[in-house]
Amino acid sequence: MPKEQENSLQSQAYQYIRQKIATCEYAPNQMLSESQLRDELGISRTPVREAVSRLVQEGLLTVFPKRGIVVSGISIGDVHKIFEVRSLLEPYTLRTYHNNISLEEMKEFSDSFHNHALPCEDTCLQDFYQLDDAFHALIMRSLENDYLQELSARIQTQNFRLRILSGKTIDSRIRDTMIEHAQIADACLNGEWEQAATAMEIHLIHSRNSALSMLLKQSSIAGIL
Amino acid sequence: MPKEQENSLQSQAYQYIRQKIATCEYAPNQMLSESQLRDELGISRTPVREAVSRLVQEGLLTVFPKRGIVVSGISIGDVHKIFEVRSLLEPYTLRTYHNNISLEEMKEFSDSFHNHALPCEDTCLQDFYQLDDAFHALIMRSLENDYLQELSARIQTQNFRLRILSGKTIDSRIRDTMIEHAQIADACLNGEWEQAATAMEIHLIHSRNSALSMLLKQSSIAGIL
DNA sequence: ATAGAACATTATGTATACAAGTTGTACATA
DNA sequence: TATGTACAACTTGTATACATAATGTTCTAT
Repeated sequence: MPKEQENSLQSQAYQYIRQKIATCEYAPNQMLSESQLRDELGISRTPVREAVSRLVQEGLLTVFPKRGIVVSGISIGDVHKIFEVRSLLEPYTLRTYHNNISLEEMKEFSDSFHNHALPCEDTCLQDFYQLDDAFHALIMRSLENDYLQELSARIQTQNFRLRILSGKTIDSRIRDTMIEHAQIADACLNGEWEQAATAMEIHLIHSRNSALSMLLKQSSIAGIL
Repeated sequence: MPKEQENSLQSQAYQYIRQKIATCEYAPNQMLSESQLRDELGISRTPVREAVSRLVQEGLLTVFPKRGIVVSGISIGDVHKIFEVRSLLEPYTLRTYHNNISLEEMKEFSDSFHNHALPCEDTCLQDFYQLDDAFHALIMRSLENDYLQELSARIQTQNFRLRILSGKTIDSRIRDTMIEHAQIADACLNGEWEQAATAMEIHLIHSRNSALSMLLKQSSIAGIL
């Protein structure tokens, strides 16, 4: 029987670089080079190049021949694209694949959204982000179509980067997110899937607007983006 | 100013192999090897490996370490996945991006659908396929979102392969396709975009069912798929 | 001081050498 | 004959050497 191993150096390099990009440790528009990555990972150029090639295809890197490698930026237009895809996929998933969603897990999320206190400081803020991601991931995990699943994974990475670039979320948006998530989760628990999908659509519009305004404020401070 | 060249050996190899897969000259489940591709292309392993890596990511190839490379198959489940994505993207594109669609070109397609005679033999059948592809491509080209555009491109390749594997389309389905295309095109020309989108949804269901039955018949003849 | 050419540096693109695992075959052995 | 073992012939994974192009620097000439 065939087995596809994924502990190769190429795969390790891919995971490593991808993580650095996702967390913006490799910042948008930052220049990289194969030799730098090679030294950092302690391996040869070949697996590094293969990892870079994969990330280029995912849109996270761009290679300029003989010039270098640059981490893809996230612009206002990208925010629209990211949320357009989310708005297409996430309500669709609720409407079409809700039978695959674990109601037990959904119940736990519902409780968290109802009971969660306002985040205090950095640690709590990270908890909030993680809760947010896990909630949407729970829903998207029910998607059975590989093509859409893969697209969703790409978007989740971009969304992760976007949040880091946007800066600290304001408390009011956190509170609203909790409320909107609770509405979605409760609709799911009641089997009101169409209602859940509609609530998701509204939630994503609000999230997008919040991200846009935060990114605009951030970029006006930083000068350019 | 940065320029991304795409005339590299790696890119040529990618185009070449991808074409061979799309036309099923490299048949589904066929085994390949780097050395074979290297000889066939007359280049070294490195650009071949990079091309293969890209195609693995696109789902057209699978590499089994130390064992070889296999061309991805298309199963009944894949047909459902392909048409699920099409059913999600194409009506959405009509509803959302119709302002980007060239009505002049749409008019030409409409005329073709109304006037096109039934295909006679192989050459005419190829014309029909090309017309079909071009029509859907015209619509999908209006999509502005890179993520969705790329997904659509992947799906178009799979659809191309699927048609080859399915065997010769029966005349009645060709006639129906012409009619359904004409309805979509005319609705577009009348600015009835919601109607066009609905007609597209129906058309895709019919196309999927036709593809499924043809593939079933084909696979029952061929034994396995 | 400034402009331009030669050059050193560094980048990726490509080719090749070597490492390591898988598979099938031939052969020895019971 | 059947079976297991050693080995030869593949495969891809990884490292490295070389080719080529872009860039910044330095030195020279005006």
